[in-house]
Amino acid sequence: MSVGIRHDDLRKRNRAMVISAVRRAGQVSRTDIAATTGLSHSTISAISADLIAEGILAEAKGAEASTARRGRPQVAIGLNPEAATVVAVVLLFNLLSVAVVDFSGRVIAEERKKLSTFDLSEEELIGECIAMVRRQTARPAAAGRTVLRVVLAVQGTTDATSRKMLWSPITTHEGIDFGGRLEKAFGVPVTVENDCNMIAVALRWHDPDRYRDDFIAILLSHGIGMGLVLKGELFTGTHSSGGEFGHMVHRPDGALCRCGRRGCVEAYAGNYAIWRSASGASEDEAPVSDISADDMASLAALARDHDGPEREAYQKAGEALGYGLGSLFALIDPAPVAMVGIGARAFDLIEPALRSAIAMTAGGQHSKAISFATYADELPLITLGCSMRALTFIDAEVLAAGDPAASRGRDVA
Amino acid sequence: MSVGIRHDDLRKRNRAMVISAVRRAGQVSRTDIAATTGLSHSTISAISADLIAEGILAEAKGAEASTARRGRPQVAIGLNPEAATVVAVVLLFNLLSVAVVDFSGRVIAEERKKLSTFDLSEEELIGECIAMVRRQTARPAAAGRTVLRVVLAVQGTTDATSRKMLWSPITTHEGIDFGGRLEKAFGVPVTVENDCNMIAVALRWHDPDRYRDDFIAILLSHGIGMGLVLKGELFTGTHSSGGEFGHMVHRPDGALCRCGRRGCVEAYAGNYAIWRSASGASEDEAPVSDISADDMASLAALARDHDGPEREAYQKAGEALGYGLGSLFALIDPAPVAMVGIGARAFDLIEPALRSAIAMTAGGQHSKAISFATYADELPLITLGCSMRALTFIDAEVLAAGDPAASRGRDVA
DNA sequence: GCTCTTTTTTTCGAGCCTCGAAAAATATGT
DNA sequence: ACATATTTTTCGAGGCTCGAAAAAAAGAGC
Repeated sequence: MSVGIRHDDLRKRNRAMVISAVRRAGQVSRTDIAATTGLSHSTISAISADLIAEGILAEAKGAEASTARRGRPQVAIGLNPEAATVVAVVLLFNLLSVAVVDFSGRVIAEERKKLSTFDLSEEELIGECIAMVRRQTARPAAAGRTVLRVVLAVQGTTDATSRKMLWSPITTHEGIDFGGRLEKAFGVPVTVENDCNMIAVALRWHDPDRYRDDFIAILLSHGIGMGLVLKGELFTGTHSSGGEFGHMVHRPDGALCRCGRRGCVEAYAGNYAIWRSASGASEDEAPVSDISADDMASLAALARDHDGPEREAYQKAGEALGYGLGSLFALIDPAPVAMVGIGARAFDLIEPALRSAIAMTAGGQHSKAISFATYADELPLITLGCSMRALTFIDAEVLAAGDPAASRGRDVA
Repeated sequence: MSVGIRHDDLRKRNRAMVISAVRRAGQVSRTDIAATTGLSHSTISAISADLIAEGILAEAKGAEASTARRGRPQVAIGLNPEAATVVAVVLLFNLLSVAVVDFSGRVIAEERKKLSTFDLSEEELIGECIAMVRRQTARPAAAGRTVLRVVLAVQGTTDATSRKMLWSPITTHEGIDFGGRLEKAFGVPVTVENDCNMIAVALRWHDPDRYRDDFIAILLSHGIGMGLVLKGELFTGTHSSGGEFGHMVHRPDGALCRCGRRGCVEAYAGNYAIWRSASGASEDEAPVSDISADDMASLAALARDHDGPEREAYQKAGEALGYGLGSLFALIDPAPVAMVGIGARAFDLIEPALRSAIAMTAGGQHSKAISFATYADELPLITLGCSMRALTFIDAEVLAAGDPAASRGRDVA
């Protein structure tokens, strides 16, 4: 059962609330914080004085005299960028990316590199990650900073404790303990997250007006992934990493999916499925392992140019996505959808069939109210999501505790 | 954003925690409460003294000398049955039921009655509910008790604030404001809940070992409903009452559903669908409005007796449920399933096809781990769910506040 | 039957925390 | 300059939880 509230938890929670209010607003006055948190001015004053003394927050000296009003002017408080540093690692198919991020969320060092994930051994995959993190944290811009946390995003499923990558399409190896290995290498907490979940986290920070309490991020790529936020919280399974939207059943006993089963949404809407369908191959044909962005772009161009098998393939994809979303919206309330990744570049080809399919479902009752936005590039979003995940964790767990020892990270370089 | 914790919230929350610990355990000692809540003995002592003084809890005088151990014996604390009274109203197709329940959850007055819901006007439906509640709260057993809350369960969808019944298969009237009307009549808070959600709530209290943090209740009746508990909380939509499992899409453009669309799970697994299929009618044929329990029993008997269209109809139902659950389990982690209602009596006919269908899906990876239990009768569960919903609300909101005025209910008779 | 041991429950003072009111600080308007 | 307006800090009061110690209430041993 949920545990009682100890007296000392009180301060910790309220400190966390203040930090979170500042992170969300960027620059806020104490008065504003008091208003959003519902705490009294005196409490906010005391807490923010502590946080400033500890170097977590800082008063803005830049004093951009906002609206010249009467009375004592508000003093803007912001995050102290040097309070902590985190690292976002993104490991995708044939691509590794690392970003070192300061406490305010600014990227201070970054690298990305192509590699053949499928040909690398488990040790090599781990080694590449560790090496790139060391390389970037050692750069002058990041020198002297101590990293407090590392978040690694991967395609595929992770375990409930966010320590292992259970399965991923980028490699044949299973159950790689990235969390444990990276923690051992760096001496700071490391979590492994699903790429689509990080996209969802990122969207909230990227566009809080549109992506507030309930929304859906769908990654249209070689496979189909989903990140779901419900009631303001990332929706993940209790045991695994969460919603395998791509493997909901579109047509029982239908097209062959990469997962070996039949009729999954992905088996109609994944890049390989669109390619297979456009090339006139049988739905029983085994999926190809990869299709370049250029090839997909050419395919989309053909589909836009004339009515033919290419256009039909995109329509089938739209239909599968529409029925899938319809079934999803039978379970949850309709919400804004973000289409992310290469497939989103061809969303114009997908949308009509998607909309008419969703209109045929119970979930699509208000299908006109469901709005779609597209984001062609997933990597920046995944990186942003990892950074914010790491930072908000530090906000809540490390800095809110107010234990100076805990905020002393390690020099991971 | 979530609001800060005021100092006076502390006591309220911890009081709520103590009450909830006692409700769950039935009879517990202060030491046990301290252990489960994590609060200190002194705090528990102070809080329980208050609660006993306020007549919310009571020391068990019965003193069934548990295990004769050394040391001062534990004093068992339990709920004081007379601390509050609530009413559970269940309005189903052609059936109305009312139960008056004391603070410990015991039913002290009960009535159920057949009526033709489809033929009644909106006013008559509301009137029947009010009349039966008045009748039962006026009975000697419940006399003198003051009711603190009423919870009404209905089939169909409710609004986000649990005040209105938006749509229900039991009547043609839409948007009936049961919440408002009953509150006006009785002068105490009234909420309107979905029947399947109440079944889910009930199962947690009925068998906490099996139905703990994650499980699914599926109502197999004329239609198909679902109640879902994830991470210990009832899963409901932000706007409507929640998971319309029965209207997930099983076969795009498939059999005609009661909702007017095509291919829903319900259009294969609802009573009317099984009946239609068994009678050899076309999938395009409009669903009949009701089938008696006896007729369904005869149908099941025929199906058990020999291989024919009846048996095949149940197989189709199993297949639809299996693929539906497979898609659901793609989104959430596999969890125990409770099959409730008339359809559960024929689960032996449904299960084989259900299991082979679910095994074809991604969600069914560990299909052997998914266990099914059946409950032939839904009404007792719905009533229990309503009672517990009302009582736990009172625990958390009314009694935890410690405001004597708030705990003075109204005599609704 | 008396004392010792063990376990539960209560009591009591210390230490925090938040709050409201008042004071201090720091602007603008006139 | 002085009045006004607004933000921020200060300060004492009241409450809450905690740990330690005391009190209560049994069984165990002789």
